[in-house]
Amino acid sequence: MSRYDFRVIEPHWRKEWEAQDVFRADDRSEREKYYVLEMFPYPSGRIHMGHVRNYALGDVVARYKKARGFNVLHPMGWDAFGLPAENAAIENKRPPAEWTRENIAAMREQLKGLGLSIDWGREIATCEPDYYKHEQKMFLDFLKAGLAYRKESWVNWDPVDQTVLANEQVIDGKGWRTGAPVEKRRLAQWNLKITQYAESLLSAIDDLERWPDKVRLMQRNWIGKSSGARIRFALAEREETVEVFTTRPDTLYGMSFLALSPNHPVSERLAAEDPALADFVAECNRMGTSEEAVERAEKKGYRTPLEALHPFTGERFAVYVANFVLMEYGAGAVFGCPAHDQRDLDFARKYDLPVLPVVAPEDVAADAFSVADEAYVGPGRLINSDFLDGLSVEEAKRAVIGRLEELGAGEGTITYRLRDWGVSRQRYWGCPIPVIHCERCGVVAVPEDQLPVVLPEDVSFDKPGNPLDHHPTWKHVDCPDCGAAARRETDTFDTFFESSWYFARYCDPNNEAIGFDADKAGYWLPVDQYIGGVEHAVLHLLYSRFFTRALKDCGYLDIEEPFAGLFTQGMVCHETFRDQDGKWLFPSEVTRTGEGAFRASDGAPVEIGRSEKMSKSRKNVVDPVDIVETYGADTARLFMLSDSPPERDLEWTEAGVEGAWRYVNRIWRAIADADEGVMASADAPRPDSLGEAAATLEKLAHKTIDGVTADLERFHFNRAIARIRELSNAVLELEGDGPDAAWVRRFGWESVIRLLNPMTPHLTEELWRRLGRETMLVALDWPQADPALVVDDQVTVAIQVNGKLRATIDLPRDAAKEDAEAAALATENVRRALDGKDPRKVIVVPNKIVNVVI
RNA sequence: GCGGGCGUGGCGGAAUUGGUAGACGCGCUGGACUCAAAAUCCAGUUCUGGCGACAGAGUGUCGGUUCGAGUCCGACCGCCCGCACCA
Repeated sequence: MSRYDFRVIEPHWRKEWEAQDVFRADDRSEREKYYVLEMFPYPSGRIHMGHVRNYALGDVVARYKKARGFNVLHPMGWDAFGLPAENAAIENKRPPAEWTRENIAAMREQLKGLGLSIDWGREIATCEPDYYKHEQKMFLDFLKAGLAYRKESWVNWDPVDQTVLANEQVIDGKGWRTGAPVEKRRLAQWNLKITQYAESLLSAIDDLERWPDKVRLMQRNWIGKSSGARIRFALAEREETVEVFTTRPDTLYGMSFLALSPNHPVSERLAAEDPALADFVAECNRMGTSEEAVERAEKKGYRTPLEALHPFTGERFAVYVANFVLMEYGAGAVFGCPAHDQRDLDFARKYDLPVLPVVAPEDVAADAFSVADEAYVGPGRLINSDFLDGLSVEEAKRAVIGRLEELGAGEGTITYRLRDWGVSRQRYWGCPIPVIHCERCGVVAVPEDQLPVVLPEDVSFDKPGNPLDHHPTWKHVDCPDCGAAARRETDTFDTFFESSWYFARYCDPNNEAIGFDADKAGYWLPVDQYIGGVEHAVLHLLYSRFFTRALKDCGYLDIEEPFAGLFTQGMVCHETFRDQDGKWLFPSEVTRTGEGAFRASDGAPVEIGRSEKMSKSRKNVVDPVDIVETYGADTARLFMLSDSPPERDLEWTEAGVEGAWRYVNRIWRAIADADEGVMASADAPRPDSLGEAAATLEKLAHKTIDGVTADLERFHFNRAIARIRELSNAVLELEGDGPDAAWVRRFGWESVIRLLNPMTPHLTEELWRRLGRETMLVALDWPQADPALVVDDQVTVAIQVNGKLRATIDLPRDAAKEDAEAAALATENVRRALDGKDPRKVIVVPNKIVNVVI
């Protein structure tokens, strides 16, 4: 009894594929193009199970599409800039570039060991000047187009990574990588004008039909469109106005105060002359932005000497600086209408401000309506509101906006939650921002003929902070305009900058002159199927959509959406283990028996915790390299794809891998060890007639081809594998060694092999060869089901009495309703239930069911 | 608080448009082979009752629509995810 010897077979076929360059994507082809892309990895040095899942999924798509005749582009590269390299440099005294390049080499080998159908000729690494020089050019073009600008503003500061974070990189008030509470700092930063595309990014979501609804919704919410009004309030005894944004202009007569953000220019100016206010502002800026901090924080205000005038009545209202007003949203100031906004109500109660209801529910009399502890936010009719009285909320909004516009005191407007993308990072291991600061000329773009601005590799991490700042020579340059001594920008780009256009670089990866040729990008883009984790829903996936639009406006591209199809895979999880002291244990340190789990080294009992996403901190990780060495790549791939639907979390279990391994060997033995004569020869023609069992199996094979094809199209890989297993079980159960059995046995196995090829490419390639086939499977077209053999001419029909199953009968396909009814009424169980009476009604669903209603 | 998703055997999960619930696999039980074990093979495995044929119950809970509901509708319970002082 032989075993699938993956140690020999898998490297052999990888070498064959490489020798024949079968995965090279052709920039010019008669065939229709298909671009499959998985999110590229950060080169940490070792692949993890999440990578294996991601790339196994993508590889199934790529191999399947190739077999379907598409000209497939399936590239791989490295998202190579980022902080882990700097941290490693500090810990191990290794230059980040060296560390990163070694990691890339190691991970490339590990990935290659999975047998992925990658066109390695297109490999890219974002940390190399031949990659990032093009994005420096793009940045200069953005600058010219007004899509990039420098601005001093309050930013999110990660105290651990010592850098600024974009809004999207702050999760629950904490840094997305470090988990450290984010602080506020005021810094001059480069920003990209993503807000210019807010409407386009929002409305185009409707057309992203092959994206998960969940991601589309997350992006919609993130962009956060709201319509309302801008209102300018004049200040009493001042030649000045304060602008606010509101979604409820209808409640303007219910106003009782005006509140400014602590960072509002007016607040800052007042604070400059009022130490108490300055203290209040400072306190607000210290406040955390995490959920708990926000929840706990009391609504606090500081009464200023200013008074705001109501635009319609001229009435005077107190102006506060309030800790709950965000400078970043709307106009950085609000008018408070306590009766119809809970937060305003809390504030008004605290500072004893008037609460005047101006909207009453339809069924409540205007004079009987009041607001106590709960603001009324429902629909209704306007009251206490002069010319608005009696109008509905929507009518009143329109009326107020109309009046504001007449008076020149405001207008209807739309506001987005989305903020511009701050791309400056105070870190070394990133793409240098190609600008120079000159005392005399200000900010000067590096002339294009001086690109790339190369990141120096001879840097020291001895001092804290950014090594580019400490480098002896790098930052000192002459101003390109006036020639005076000047200083390079030492901030680098956010690493999401690199990943915002890498999918385009793959279309033309070796172009030295430009980032990519427009024709080549025009041919390959958009990506037909993109695959990755959902964690990038509003990060990378939003930035890339923006970048594509910006590149289009700068003449690089002719499309707006980079990813036509998106699939978000689930996480790879594993049980967690802890010893008696509560310390985490690796799965490899634990032995499981029927009784429970024990530490392998000393047999001490181990507590089994719930299954969670594999993470180093909980040690619930299984190294894919170990799995590949023990079971081979195909077994690992098969298990990844077998049980769980790809969009759901997958529970990695040793038993599951064993199951996949058993299956691999079962088909291995059935084919590689098949006795002489049991299997027809490769060129044996189909016998003119097949016995009943052989004919049934032949049909099952065609049905399986049909079903698996449909499953692969819909990402139902687990179902596809279940179908293939059903077919292989049926082939194994086929008895007899006559010519028809021998022929159909071969046909069955060949079908299994061809359908399984995208999942287990090495195994099937070898078995195909052993079945006497000369052409490599990778070069073979996808099998076709014969439509005539997909349908049965006998069908099993369920017989129900009052909706309950009582029998099943076999009938010819598409039998007449009368015949089906007669056959049903003739069955023993139906006759017994009827007891001589006539049924009230009989429902016949052709080929499916007969329901006898008594 | 707002928005979204999901609840099916001991477990992962199947189940076009409402039409035989539990495919496929894991685990478990029994058996064969073996001195023994592993591997492999065979049989069984939703629950309850019965030797059995069979009968009853069953897709989170309660109710509804329907000849027929895992699937549709309403209310509730539980879990998961996203956003969150957004004016």
